[in-house]
Amino acid sequence: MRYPFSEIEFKWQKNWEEQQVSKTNLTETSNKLYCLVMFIYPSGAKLHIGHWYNYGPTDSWARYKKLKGFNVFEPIGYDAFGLPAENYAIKTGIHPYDSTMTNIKDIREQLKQMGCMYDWNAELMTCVPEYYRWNQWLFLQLYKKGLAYRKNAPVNWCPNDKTVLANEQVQADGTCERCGSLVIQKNLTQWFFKITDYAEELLKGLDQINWPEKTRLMQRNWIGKSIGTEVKFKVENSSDEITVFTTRPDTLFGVTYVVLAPEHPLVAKLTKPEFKNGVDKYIDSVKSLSEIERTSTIKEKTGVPIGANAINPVNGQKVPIWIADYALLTYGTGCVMAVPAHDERDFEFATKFNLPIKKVILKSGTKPEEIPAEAYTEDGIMINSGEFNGLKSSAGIEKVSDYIEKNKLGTRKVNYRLRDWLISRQRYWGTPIPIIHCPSCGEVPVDEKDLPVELPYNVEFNPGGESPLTTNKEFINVKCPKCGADAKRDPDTMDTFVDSSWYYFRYLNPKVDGKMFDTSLTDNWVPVDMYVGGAEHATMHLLYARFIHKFLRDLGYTKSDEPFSTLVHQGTITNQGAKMSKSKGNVVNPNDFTLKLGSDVFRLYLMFMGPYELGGDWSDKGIAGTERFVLRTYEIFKRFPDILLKANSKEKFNIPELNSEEKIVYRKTNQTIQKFDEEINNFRFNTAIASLMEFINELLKNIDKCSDEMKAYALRRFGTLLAPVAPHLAEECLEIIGSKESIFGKPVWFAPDTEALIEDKVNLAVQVNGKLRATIGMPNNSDQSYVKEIVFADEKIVKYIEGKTIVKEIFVKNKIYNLVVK
RNA sequence: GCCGAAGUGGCGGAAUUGGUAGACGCGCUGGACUCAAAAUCCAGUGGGGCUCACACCUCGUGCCGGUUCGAGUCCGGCCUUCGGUACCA
Repeated sequence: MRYPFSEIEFKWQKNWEEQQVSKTNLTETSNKLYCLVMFIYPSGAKLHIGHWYNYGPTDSWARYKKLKGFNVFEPIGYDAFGLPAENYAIKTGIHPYDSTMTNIKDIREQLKQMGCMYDWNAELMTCVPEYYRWNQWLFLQLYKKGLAYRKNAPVNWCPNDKTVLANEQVQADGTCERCGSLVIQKNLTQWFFKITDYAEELLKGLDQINWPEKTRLMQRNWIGKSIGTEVKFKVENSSDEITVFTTRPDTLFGVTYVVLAPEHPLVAKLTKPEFKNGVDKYIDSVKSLSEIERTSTIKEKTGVPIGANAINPVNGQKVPIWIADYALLTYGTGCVMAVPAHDERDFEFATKFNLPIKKVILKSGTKPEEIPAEAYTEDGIMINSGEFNGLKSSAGIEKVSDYIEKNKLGTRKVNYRLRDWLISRQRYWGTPIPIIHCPSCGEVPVDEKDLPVELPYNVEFNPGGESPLTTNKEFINVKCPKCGADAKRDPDTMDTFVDSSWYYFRYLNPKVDGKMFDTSLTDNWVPVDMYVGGAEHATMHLLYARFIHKFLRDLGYTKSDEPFSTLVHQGTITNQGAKMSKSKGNVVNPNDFTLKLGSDVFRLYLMFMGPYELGGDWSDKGIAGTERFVLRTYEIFKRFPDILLKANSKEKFNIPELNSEEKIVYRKTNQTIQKFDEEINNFRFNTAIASLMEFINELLKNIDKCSDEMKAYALRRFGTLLAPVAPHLAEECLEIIGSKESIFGKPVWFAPDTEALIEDKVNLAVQVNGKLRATIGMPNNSDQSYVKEIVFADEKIVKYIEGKTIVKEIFVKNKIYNLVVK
């Protein structure tokens, strides 16, 4: 290959490092731009196509912003704790610390070869005590506010990874987000962060951030706000009450039975002796089902009556109490009022068990006495509802709720689907939870001055269901800080999503000692202006980080409400339709291309493949195209060495004075500046690069007939536009034509000459009855009367309108002339 | 089931507010260079028709309908693929 990429890339990477062009002056904040990619998980797989696809184009965007005059901060780091390193240790015996450090070393080298302008002074990794002690500190702050707490609850357990998982880490099909094994339910005592306290704010904040609509919607659905009313039902011959939650108080008169979740504490108390046998049997049968089986919507609903009756507070009607697995203990009150006529699930259940169906909402166009074939869940007019008859549903919801509250039968309530974040993990390679369990004092938080609780090196990795930390006696056995008695440390570690919930603060000064992060810097630099990463984090990392950010704000550590002002998701690159993964054996190694073609060619190709947000299936078929583009670019610059020094530099040309080739080149140069800027600014890299290809095509055709001034003008601009997307190549090209220093050391960008954007000739489409019949060249901005004359003289058009009546003429300047004829 | 995104040549993909569909690139075909090949350069390239040829005609953006002088773009109804979600009362 005639383009010596390896020398050129080495040369400029060295130059950038020596000149420190990627080091950000953090004290200059008036034009600050914090551009961040999701940090990298240092697994044995090293850098793969997905990383390149995330980092390369984002770096191009950041470089573009830098050339435009922004003070860009672009850091990178390592999400270094986590399961895969530990699983690797179990398999190979290599300690997670050792494998992680080796991987980081390799990955750092690979990242440098990409040629991104990362500020290496800001590099961080989460697996060192200087970092993770602040996870522990954060935990203690949450604990103090009651937002970190321990409870026994049914939780998700991954039998393969031998740890519990948060709700967000279980996929729709009930499998583990990390390893794909089927997750089971266990009752365990675990640590939770009370993210639900922030549910409303997390929901509202979505309106103020510039995120993809899709992602905001996913978070909205995940938070799942629902507005309704809790209603108390008295139990016949009992002092107990059953509280149900409903979003449809207007259907309260239609209740024909009440359902409790099988695990509900009232079940044992309320079950009549003669029903006990059936109820116990039923509860057993429910327990034996997996979560997926149980919550499957396809499965037929099951349930049994418990023999007791509830009393409908609005009409005094006695209705039977059932238990059924479609009532979930974890949502609302765990009790449901069943209105079969107006709820699909209740309808299905009532039909199966022959329970009465009572219509209380009239669908318009139907009669009250008609027997419904299915539940009617929309709005209608209330019937069979006493004093509320005749009200519309929407009004009924309010009126019935008013009535309930006035008569102390219940209260309005907002429920969220969001559950608290389960953060303990029965694994080794993570942040130890800073709690000591004392037989007499209970759970005792580690004193802040005793942080970090260091993760010991020596443990047994595969203790079979127990946390590995229990195998290190020195670690686990401590004295209670309160009473001095023998006590034990909490053996669990934190979910690694805790690490990633605040790392963007730490980047500004990862070496800062004595505090989580340096607020003198973060106050000016956070929020992150541009955050780029995969959409798969929509309801995990991106939700957790927003929560922790708001918590830190409430403690006074940041002034901003949101961590990431603008978010962009790169698409996923698949291979033969499947996600790339080691287990599937379809991972494409970027080195195969970078070693052969250079990093600029590879970066250009990734950007040129298609829309960034879409990703797509991997194919190297078109890479020859970007390779040729790079070659042609390099060669055209080589033809004009030092042209910048030889020619008088001009910033603007007078178009009428130019010859026809110069006109073409001048126009194309400025049109490309305009187009490229617009496209790359919006992450449309594919069309940005296409515009550069068009540009060089015109240059190659016309440059020999241009003056030296025009050559210098066009080539300088071409090199500049090229710089964000092919940084090494562009630096070299600019140097060839006489540039003396790195463009990134001294940023330059050009504004287009607006006069050059206008073509003096345009092709106008002439249509007859909407069909294209001719295209006619016209001076730019010709008016209708002028165009009309030419159109009506055109023989092709005359052919179509001869002998016909012209009904209408439509003229759009510079675009079309449409004749409607009969 | 529900929510969201997407369906355009042989392929990846372009097309402001509705205004010449197929930019740019791959591939392919022909030509130049070469002993030959690769590389490179030049020309052509949506389907069909017609012509010696230039031209011209016609059909074409998942399917069916609609609005409009004009629809890839707007509206209604489907189909397919991919994400998210899963009885949330």
